[in-house]
Amino acid sequence: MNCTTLLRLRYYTTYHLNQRILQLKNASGPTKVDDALQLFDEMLQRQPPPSIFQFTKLISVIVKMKQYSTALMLIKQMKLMGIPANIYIINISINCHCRLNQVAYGFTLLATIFKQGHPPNLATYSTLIHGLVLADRVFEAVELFKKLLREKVCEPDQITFGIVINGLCKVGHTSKALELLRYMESGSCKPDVVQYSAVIDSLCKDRMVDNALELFSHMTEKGVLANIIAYNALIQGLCNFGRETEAAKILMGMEEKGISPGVDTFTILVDSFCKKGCVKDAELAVQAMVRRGLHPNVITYSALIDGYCLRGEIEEAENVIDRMMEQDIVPNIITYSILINGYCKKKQIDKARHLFQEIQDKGLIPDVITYNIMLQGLFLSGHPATAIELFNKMQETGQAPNIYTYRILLHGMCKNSQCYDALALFRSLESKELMEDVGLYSILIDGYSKCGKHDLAMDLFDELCVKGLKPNVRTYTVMISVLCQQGLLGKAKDLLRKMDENGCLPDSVTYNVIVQEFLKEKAFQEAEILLEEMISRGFSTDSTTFEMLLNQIPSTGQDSPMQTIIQKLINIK
DNA sequence: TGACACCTCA
Repeated sequence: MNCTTLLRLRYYTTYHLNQRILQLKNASGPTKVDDALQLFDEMLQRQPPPSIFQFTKLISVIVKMKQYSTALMLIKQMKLMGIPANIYIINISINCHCRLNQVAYGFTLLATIFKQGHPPNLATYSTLIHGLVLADRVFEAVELFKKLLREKVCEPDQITFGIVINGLCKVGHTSKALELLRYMESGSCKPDVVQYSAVIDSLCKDRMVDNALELFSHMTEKGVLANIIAYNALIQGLCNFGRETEAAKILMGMEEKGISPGVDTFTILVDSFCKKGCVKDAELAVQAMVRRGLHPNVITYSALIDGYCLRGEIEEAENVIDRMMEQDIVPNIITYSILINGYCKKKQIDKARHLFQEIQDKGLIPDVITYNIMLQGLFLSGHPATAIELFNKMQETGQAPNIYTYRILLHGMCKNSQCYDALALFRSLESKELMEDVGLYSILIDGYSKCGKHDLAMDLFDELCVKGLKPNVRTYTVMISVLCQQGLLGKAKDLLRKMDENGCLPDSVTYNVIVQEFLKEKAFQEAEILLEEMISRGFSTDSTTFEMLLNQIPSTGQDSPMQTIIQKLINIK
């Protein structure tokens, strides 16, 4: 064999190998990891061994599959075979350790490579910063980032900035993220649509949708073209605050700009309309997407089913399943869970149980949420014994109960006059997460107070405080109600003030509970103060409170403050 | 895409 032939052969095998790695990268299926491992073994045995580039590529594929321990093992094997690591391999290695919650080890590697004379590059630092973010150590991530800038270690790129911006958004420091975005604008590494979208999304989650809209137009003015991700974030943000009409306008606006909304964009709208109870509008959105040649998927239809169920229109929900079948869209466990939930809420427990069985016969495996839905349904329909049976069965089938399961269980038991059993079950729990769950405490306090055991309810409240747990709105509301039932209105009011001081704002339920009690006691002045306060905080009365107020008109006279309050309430409604 | 606990019982 002459030299040219040898080169050609080498070129051919390299090309062939690259093709196989590429195929693997785009493959999907259960054997993907095994195939990758097999290829790796094959590569190790080759003589001469393939280049480090190919090993790097293959290991990257494995990292993309989130098989971090495997990737690390392979890197170790390469080392044993005498294939020297390069900075790429080292960076991959650091990344894997970070993903496995071992940032500290990542930093150890950094020290090692320094010693070995491999200079770390920007990717090394970005990986470590990302590692800190993943470990919720965002503050340290920012510090490291600042250090890079300050000491001019290397020039951060969009990826580095993106990691830090995402980290800041993740911990709710959106304004800091925004600052960093401005900093980028002023420097040479300009932000692109990805960094803008992250901040837009974060602003939406902070309820600052208008600021998000502003940033969106600012981005456009800067000449950065919005993509579908930015639009979806904005549309989702608007929908979350009931601004579906604006969201729909944005959607149409994006089409005018030549960016086609996707199935998921429309699905955000469909879901939002459904949650609002406007299934008609949701159906219109479905029609609009179909007109554009987009096919609603299982998520879209599941949202619709939920919408119909929420309105109690079970038959319509069932029809959606048929519509899906006609289009060969296979309902999944979530779709069925939503429908089962619909049945349960309508107390059609037999239908729920039937469907629950039917899907299992089809081979679908109910998950925790499906079981939770069924449990709640059984309790609601007055079948506590069957519920307990199912609770045992779910554990036998390997579905571990979660915190929701226990809340449903304890609540169901209390409602079915099994308070003592509920407490006994609670006492038998061994997980810290469950023992320290204020939700479970609230349920038990509520349960005990409703069966007249006020002193036990109070004891439980003291217990959770002694444990150092923070009561939430519901806990406080339940306790306020307990105090009122014992005629301790003054103490109830003290607790209302105390929750405020503890940074737990009362909600409309809290106010309605306490106002009603004051009205019952004809303590109108107190009631007035609280009503003014609740109105100023943007809450309104429920129908019962409002009716009670109207009944006071004859006894309070024409120009009483109560009249003014009633007028205000009418204006709100 | 799906699940939980606070009010309204005359």
